[in-house]
Amino acid sequence: MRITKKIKAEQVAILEAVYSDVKPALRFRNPFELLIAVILSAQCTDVRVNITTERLFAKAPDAEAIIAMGLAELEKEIKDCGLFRNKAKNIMATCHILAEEFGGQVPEDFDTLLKLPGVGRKTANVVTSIAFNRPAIAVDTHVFRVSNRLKLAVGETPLEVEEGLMKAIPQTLWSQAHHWLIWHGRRVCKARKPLCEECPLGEVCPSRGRV
DNA sequence: CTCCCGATAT
DNA sequence: ATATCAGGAG
Repeated sequence: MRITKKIKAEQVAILEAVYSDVKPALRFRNPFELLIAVILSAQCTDVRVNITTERLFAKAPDAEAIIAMGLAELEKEIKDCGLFRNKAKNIMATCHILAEEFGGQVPEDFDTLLKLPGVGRKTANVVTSIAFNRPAIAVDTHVFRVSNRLKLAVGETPLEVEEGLMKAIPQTLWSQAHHWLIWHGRRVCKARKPLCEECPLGEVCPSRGRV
């Protein structure tokens, strides 16, 4: 199958129709909680992150409280999420920067977010898009895999896919499209055993049956 | 490129 | 038993 702009537009239309009601899987009450939840979500399921953050934020709901808790205690709190030494160190360093440079608040500027320890392009895009409601497409493992399989956006790096998606999708839909692709990736276009037979995008997917 | 890493799905 | 999970840093 040759992927034309018309087919990409059809893929976007189907995704929008099927996944119009999806919302973020990570639970959070403010930009700070979202930032910490996304840092924790690396190589970890959203279900496990939600269990962890509910306990963590009950004890330490902001940057000052996490600093007061100390690194050893923070490591215990987030251990179940994996990569816990790196994540704890990064979260602690980020909390210090937030407390000392931004009055405990999460900065809205994208490049400022990127400089925070443990915050890469994907996390910065999630915060930009979801917490601050500005157009951005965060490319995580699901978005990367689904975009490449559909050839909606092809690339060997998340940045290449992000740029391709921004061309293929109207800016007003960027933030939603991120969620469409994630949900599609989890429920249907799964990494291990994709459900091509029951995929609503089967007719417009060049990878159908050969993954 | 490698390392970090426990929990979960298959 | 192994692949994968809302990645990022060195």
